[in-house]
Formats: sequence, structure tokens, C-alpha cells
Amino acid sequence: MMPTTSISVNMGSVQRIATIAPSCPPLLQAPLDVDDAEQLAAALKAIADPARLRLLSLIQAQQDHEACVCHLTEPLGLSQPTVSHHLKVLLQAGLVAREQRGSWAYFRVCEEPLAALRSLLA
Amino acid sequence: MMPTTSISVNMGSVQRIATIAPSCPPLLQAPLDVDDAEQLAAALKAIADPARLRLLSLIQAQQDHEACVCHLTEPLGLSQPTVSHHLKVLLQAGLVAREQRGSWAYFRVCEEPLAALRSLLA
DNA sequence: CCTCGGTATCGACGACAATCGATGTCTCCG
DNA sequence: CGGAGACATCGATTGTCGTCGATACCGAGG
Repeated sequence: MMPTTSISVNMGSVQRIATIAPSCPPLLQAPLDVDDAEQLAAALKAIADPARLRLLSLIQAQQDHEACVCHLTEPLGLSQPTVSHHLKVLLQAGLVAREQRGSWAYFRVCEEPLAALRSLLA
Repeated sequence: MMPTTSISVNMGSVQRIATIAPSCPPLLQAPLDVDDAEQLAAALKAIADPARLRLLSLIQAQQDHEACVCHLTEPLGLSQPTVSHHLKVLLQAGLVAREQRGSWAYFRVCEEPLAALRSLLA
């Protein structure tokens, strides 16, 4: 059964995975060393995918800015394992937070690492 | 022969390849449609690579903010064909501009599309 | 308990990308 | 006009990534 958006379950603590927020100078300010470049590239790879971009956009477009997997497979046109895979990538990059509520896993966009990424492209 | 940075050649016109500046709403403002997501992802893929990030960083770190290939292969530790390949990717993404001066091809970072990308991650 | 539904993981497959050596192209210069 | 040097392109190889079906896990409810 798909949860309706009007369901109100008590909210547990939102666990957050380590943020891949590369602590390196902005791209054009100083020459990037090899390690910083790889970290920044890894963070960018996490969002350099159409499905994952649409995931972030879709989650944020929901009321309460959160969604569970079953709400995302159909508008994306991707299978459930594929959606789960992309959410895992975003989770490990620290770009979404996951919260289990009953049988459902709710995902929410983390805006801070996104802002950090933005500032590194200066 | 490698050109010295003190050489001053008259500057031709900098030809600019089409900018992949996706004209779509910021990521978290409205749900991205499929085409916008693919365009934005393509632009992000162009910089989601350690070698290309270091290329941009290295070029910008030169005096006059420009560099030719022979100045970039050694600090990157990559072969000349590989550096040329990455520069082509950046060129097609509109993130660098290429200018031929004599035997040498000078590359320069285009900051506008970078800024555009930044604003799309809001 | 036992089943059911939501989600994650696994294994496989096809597509794409990064890299390099070899080679082609163009420009300068003698 | 012929050689040398800078850069681009080609072809091949190798690794990575997106995708899916099958299956395992896990909480909820009867």
C-alpha cells in the first residue's frame, strides 16, 4: 500500500550520512591538488546524472519537501531498484537524508552540501 | 619549442563554441523535466572529472589566465592526447575558449557558464 | 507466526568514458 | 620546399556506470 501524503506519522530523528563537502579552495582561486580534485569530482559526479537531478527536484517539489521511493518510481519512469540505487548514491554523497517511518523510507534534500558545491565553482 | 610566457603575440579573435547553458529553472525551485535534466547533467558531467577540474584550475592559475597544451601536460601527469581530449570536452561544453596563436593553441576559462551552472544548483 | 508490501542488495549486461600510442594536420622557420 | 614542433584525431583497451530482473530483508498487521 502506498502511503497517502495526508498520513501523519511521528517524526523520528533524521540520520545524516557523512557529507562529501570537499574542504578545498574555490576552483578558480588556487590550483587544485590531486586529492581535492578527486573529491570535488566525486561530489559533482553524484549530481551529474539526469535521474539524480530529477530525483532531487522531485523530492523538493513534494509538500513537506520529502518523498518515499514509491512516490518517485512512477514520475521518473525508472524501476524501483534503479531509484533505490540513485538514492543511495545521493545518500552517500550527503545530498539527501533518509528517514525510516514504518515501512516507508522518506528522503529529503540536504541543501547545505549543495550550497557548498556551488561555492566551490567560483 | 615551448613558448615562453613573456612572448607577446597579437591576439586574434577568441572563437566560442556553443555554450551548454541550460535555460531551466533552478534545481530546487521547480520539478525538472526530462530534457532540462539531461542538459544540466551533461554540463555537470563536463566538470565532474578530476583531470578537467585541475585543467580549469591550472589554466586560471597562469599569469594572464591562459595556457597552451604544452604547459599543461606535465603538471597534470597526463599524455598530450589525453589533455587534448579533456580540453575538447571543456570546449564543447563552453567552459573554455580556444585561440590559435602561431603554432600554439591557447586556452582560457569562460567564467560565465560556470556562474550559470552555480545558479542552477539553487 | 505468517503473510504482505515497501525497500535494499545482488548479479548481469550494455553503453559510455578515460587513457594511451600511433598517426595526421598545420604552422613556423631555415 | 622540407624538416621540426605543437596539437588534433584515430583505434584499441580498460574500467566504470546506469539499468533491470530476481531475490533478500524488514516492519506491519492479522
